Amino acid sequence: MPAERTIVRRTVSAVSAATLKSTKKTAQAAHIKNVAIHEPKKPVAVDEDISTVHPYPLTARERENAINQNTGRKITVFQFQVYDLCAQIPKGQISTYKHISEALQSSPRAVGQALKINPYAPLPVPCHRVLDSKLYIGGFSGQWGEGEKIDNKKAKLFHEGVVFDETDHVAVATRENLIFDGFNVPINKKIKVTAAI
DNA sequence: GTCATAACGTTCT
DNA sequence: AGAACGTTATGAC
Repeated sequence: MPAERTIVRRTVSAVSAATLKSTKKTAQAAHIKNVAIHEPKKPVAVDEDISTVHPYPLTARERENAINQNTGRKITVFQFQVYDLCAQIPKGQISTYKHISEALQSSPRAVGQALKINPYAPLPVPCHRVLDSKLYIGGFSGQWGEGEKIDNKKAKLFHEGVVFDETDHVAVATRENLIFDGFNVPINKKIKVTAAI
């Protein structure tokens, strides 16, 4: 039977301010750079709040005029599709930009773009549970790789039992059954018209 | 393993 | 029409 999982408490590394400026290149480059320069830092205060629940419109009528409070713009149909799927990821599990994009027959960049401005974080749309395809910590709230925002993301996940290694990837030994794969995608969102020429 | 580059879908200007 | 993204795949070291 599954023994009690032992999770070693580890501190969340502080931001290296000097490296923040250098993360404005491609995501991949930033990813590699941050892995390479990682070193233990003193702990910083982090926001571990995973209990704030925002009102979430469910009907088409409510969604028609929904405004994203982060951007002041209307929330698009696609963005709601992404948020609907993200909201299905249970506490203690994670998903990836790629998984979500495949479920929606979209692209990982489009998913990332929608999650970046997620107005329903951390609940009911726990975008901190979405990582990149290598299970690297990835980005949060516009930052990528390192920073206070990333520390918050890591802290939330840690609080939910997700363990990262020293390179900010999900610890390999803990990956089994970690990735949520039960997305419920409404039929009308899966339809893709292929032109019969 | 690192690094550059192209391709992806969506959104904003 | 062009640029920007919380991405990913591929190919060349």
